[in-house]
Amino acid sequence: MAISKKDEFTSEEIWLSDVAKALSHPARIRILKILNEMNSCMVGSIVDKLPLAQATVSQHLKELKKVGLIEGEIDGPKICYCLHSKNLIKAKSALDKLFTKFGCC
Amino acid sequence: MAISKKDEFTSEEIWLSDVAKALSHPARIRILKILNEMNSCMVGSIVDKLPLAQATVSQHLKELKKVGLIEGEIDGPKICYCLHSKNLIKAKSALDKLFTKFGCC
DNA sequence: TTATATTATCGTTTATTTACGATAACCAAT
DNA sequence: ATTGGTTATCGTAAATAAACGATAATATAA
Repeated sequence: MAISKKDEFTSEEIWLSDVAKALSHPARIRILKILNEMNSCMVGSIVDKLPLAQATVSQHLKELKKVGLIEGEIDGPKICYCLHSKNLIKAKSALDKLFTKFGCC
Repeated sequence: MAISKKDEFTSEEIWLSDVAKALSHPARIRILKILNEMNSCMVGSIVDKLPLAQATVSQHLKELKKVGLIEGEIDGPKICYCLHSKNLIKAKSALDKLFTKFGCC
């Protein structure tokens, strides 16, 4: 993309855009919903519920984890992914704050 | 990206992910803030406030317009961009609805 | 109608994203 | 130690995104 100009913006703007990027694929939105609805949250179950290969799902999970919207803890040979409540609240607040700036919302 | 699997998801999920994608660059978040603060909203003024070339800003505006977060109306030789309140409300609601699903928010 | 100002689009380059198969790494049993 | 189940990573291909200069398109003013 040529040279990125991202560092010309505030860290708040960058963080918010990173959160938005994490939400910018329907599979990742679906994954968040799945994690919310399931008690069991191992990767295999998520893969079964998505029309994507295991490697692809793993990549999506990695991106959600990167911005902190989910976390994974080791559970024997499996890995249990869950929503990261604290960061979800933080993200929601930041989005609220942005939209509230706009008179309309 | 190989063949896209986006159409395997609901239209709600796709729309939400499109809105998120529109917000997934700090320049576009900044543009929304600028449009909210300025009464005059011609492209030139926006370009002056960003560390990006005119062509690049025009591209970002196009993407924001594509998902309906802003709209542009012709004003003589200029074009006046403004926030699209109705769609911003819709976007905020959809995001709220998503986060509210999660017990934490 | 010719110039001036404003914005969009074109063409191009580089980077990132999406998607997958194949393989590696990991852990718990046997 | 070896096997079996689980997940991450590697390598790769194709698509999209980001950025810009140059140019086209548009509309007003002269």
